[in-house]
Amino acid sequence: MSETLRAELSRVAARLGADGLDFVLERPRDAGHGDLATNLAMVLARRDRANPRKTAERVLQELKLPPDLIARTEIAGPGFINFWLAGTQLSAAHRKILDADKEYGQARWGAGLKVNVEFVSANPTGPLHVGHGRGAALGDAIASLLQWTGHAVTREFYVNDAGVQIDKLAQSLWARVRQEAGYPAEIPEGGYHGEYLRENARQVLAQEGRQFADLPTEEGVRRCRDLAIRLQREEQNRDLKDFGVTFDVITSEQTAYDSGSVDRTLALLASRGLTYESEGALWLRTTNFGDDKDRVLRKGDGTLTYLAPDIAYHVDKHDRGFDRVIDVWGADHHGYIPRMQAALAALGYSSEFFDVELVQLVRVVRGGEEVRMSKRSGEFVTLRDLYEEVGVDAARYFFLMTKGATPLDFDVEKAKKQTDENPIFYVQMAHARLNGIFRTAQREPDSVTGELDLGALPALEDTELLKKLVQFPEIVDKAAREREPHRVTVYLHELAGIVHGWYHRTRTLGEEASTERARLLLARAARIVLSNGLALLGISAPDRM
RNA sequence: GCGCCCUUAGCUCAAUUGGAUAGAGCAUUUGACUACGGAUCAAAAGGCUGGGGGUUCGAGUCCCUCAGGGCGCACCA
Repeated sequence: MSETLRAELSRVAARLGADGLDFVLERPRDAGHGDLATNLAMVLARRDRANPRKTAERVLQELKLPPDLIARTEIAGPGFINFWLAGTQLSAAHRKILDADKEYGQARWGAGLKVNVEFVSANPTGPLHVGHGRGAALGDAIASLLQWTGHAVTREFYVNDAGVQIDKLAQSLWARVRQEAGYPAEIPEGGYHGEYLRENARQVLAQEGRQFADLPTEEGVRRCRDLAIRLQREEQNRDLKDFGVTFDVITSEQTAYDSGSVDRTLALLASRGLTYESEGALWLRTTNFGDDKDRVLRKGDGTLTYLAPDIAYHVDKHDRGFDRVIDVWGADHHGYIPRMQAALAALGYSSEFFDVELVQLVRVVRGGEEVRMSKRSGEFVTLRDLYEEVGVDAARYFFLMTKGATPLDFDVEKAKKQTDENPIFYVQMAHARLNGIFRTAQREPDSVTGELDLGALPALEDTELLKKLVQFPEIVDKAAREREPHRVTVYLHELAGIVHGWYHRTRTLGEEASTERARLLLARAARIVLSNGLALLGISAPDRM
C-alpha cells in the first residue's frame, strides 16, 4: 500500500521539478499523525528556499490518490503531510494475516542470497557460560530473521580444537585422571581447574578402564586430548540443544590444518604478494587494507598464529558459496575485526561479504549482587545453571530484550518471578488469553474465517490493535536488515500491552453477532502475530499458562 | 597513551537510523474484580537524553570536545 503512495509522491516530486529527490515516507511515531507521513514538502522547500507548508499545499494539489487507498490527508507541524489509510486497506491487511497464518511476517527480499551465521563457537575447554548463551540466542534469532526474509541460512559453529589451549586441556584432564586413580598429579600452569574435568576423568576411567591411568604420560595426554574435546563438545551440544539451538554445520579448526586448507591459504596470500618475512616471522600486509599494523601469520618458532587458520576458515566459507558471512563475536574480540576485514579485503572479497555482530558482556545479578561463581565450573555461571533456574523461554527473552551491543545485567530473580515484574509472562499471557477466548467459545481459531467487517468493530481499541498487527512484517523486515532481534521483542511487548488493554475494555463473546465474529477474527490474527513473533525468537507461545 | 563500544525517568531498557510533544516495564501514589484468566487494566508522578560547543527547517541520533564506565591494543586464542 505504501509503495503506491510512494510512487505517486515521486511522480509529484518530478512534476515539481525535483526528479529523484530523496524523501521519506514512514509511519509516524505518534498515531495522531496518521498512518503514514512524508517529509517531501520540507525537502522540496529546502531546495527551493520556499515555505514548507505552502509547498505541502502544492504537493497535495498535484497528488492524485485513489479513494480506496487514502481516506484523509493533512498538513501538519513544520510541513509534514500525513495520510490516513482507507478502511479497505486495513481489512485487506487483516486478510493477509489469516491467509499467511504461520508464515505471516515472512518476506522474500533475501531470496537467492546464501548467508552463513556463525555463532557461539566456544572453545571445547569447558561448559558454556551465560555470555555464550547470549550469543546463542542472538545468533539463532538473527539466523531466523534472515530465513524469514528469504535468505538461505546456514547456522555454523567453529571449534577451536587446535592450539595451545587444547594442549592445556589434555594435560589437565590427564592430571584429573591420574588423581582419580589415586596418583599424585597436578593441573599444569594455565590449565583448567573446573569441577567438570573431574567428572570427565571419572567418565574416562569408567569407559576405558582403570588401567588407562597407568599409560605412559605421552600416550595418556594424547588420548586425553581427543577424549576431552569429544566430551566437551558433547556437553556443549547438549546444553545448546536444551536451549533450543542447533547447528547445521560444525567446522573444526584441526580439520582445516589436516586438509591442507591453511597451507593453501598461506600460499594464496603469498602468491598475491600480501606477505613478507621479517624478524624470522611471516607477516600479512593488513595495513594496506585499513589495519593499523601488519599482523604475524607464522611466528618465529615456526608455529602459526590464530589468524592464519581463521583466514583459511573464512576463505573456506567463501569457497562454499556464501554471499554473506555473519560472525557473532564476544565484544572482547572487537580489536580483531579490522585485521580480519583487512585480510579478506586483501583477497579481493566484497566489503559486504563479512560482517561481525558483537555481543557485550553479561553480568548475572541476583537481588542487586553480581553472581560470579558456578558450583560446576568453579569460575563462571554456566548457561545451563541459568536456564535450569529461570527456564529457557525467560532466558532467551531476556537475552533478546536489548541490542547485543549494550552490556546486559541479567537479573535472575526477576526472570524467575511469575509476576507482573517479568515481561516474558506478560507476552505469553497475552497469547494464552486470546486462546482462552476460543477455548471458552469452544471453537478452533482456524474455524473463524471470512472478511473482517470494520463496521462491526466500534471500539478505538479494535482499530488500535488491528493497526499494530499490520506492522509486524515491517518490524521483521527492519530487524532482519539491522540484525537486531530486540526490535521484535520490543514490538511483541507493545503488542501484548495492546492485546491486554483490548481484552480488558472490550468483550468478544456475547456481543452482537457481527461484532463477536469481527472480534474473533481480530483475536485470531493477534494470536497468529504473537505466536509467529515468539517463534522467531525461539520462545514458546503457550495456549494456557 | 591509542582505538572501539557504552552513558536516555529512582532501576532495567526502547525510540521506525535526522522527524513532530523522547516512550515502555518495574518501583512509588491512586483507582478498577457478580463478565471471555486480576500473571490484568486505568490514572498520576517521574527527563536540560552525562557536560559543553557545532552542522540545519529539525539532533537522543551526525561532527568536535570534556567527563565517567566497559573492552581491546601479542610472534595468546
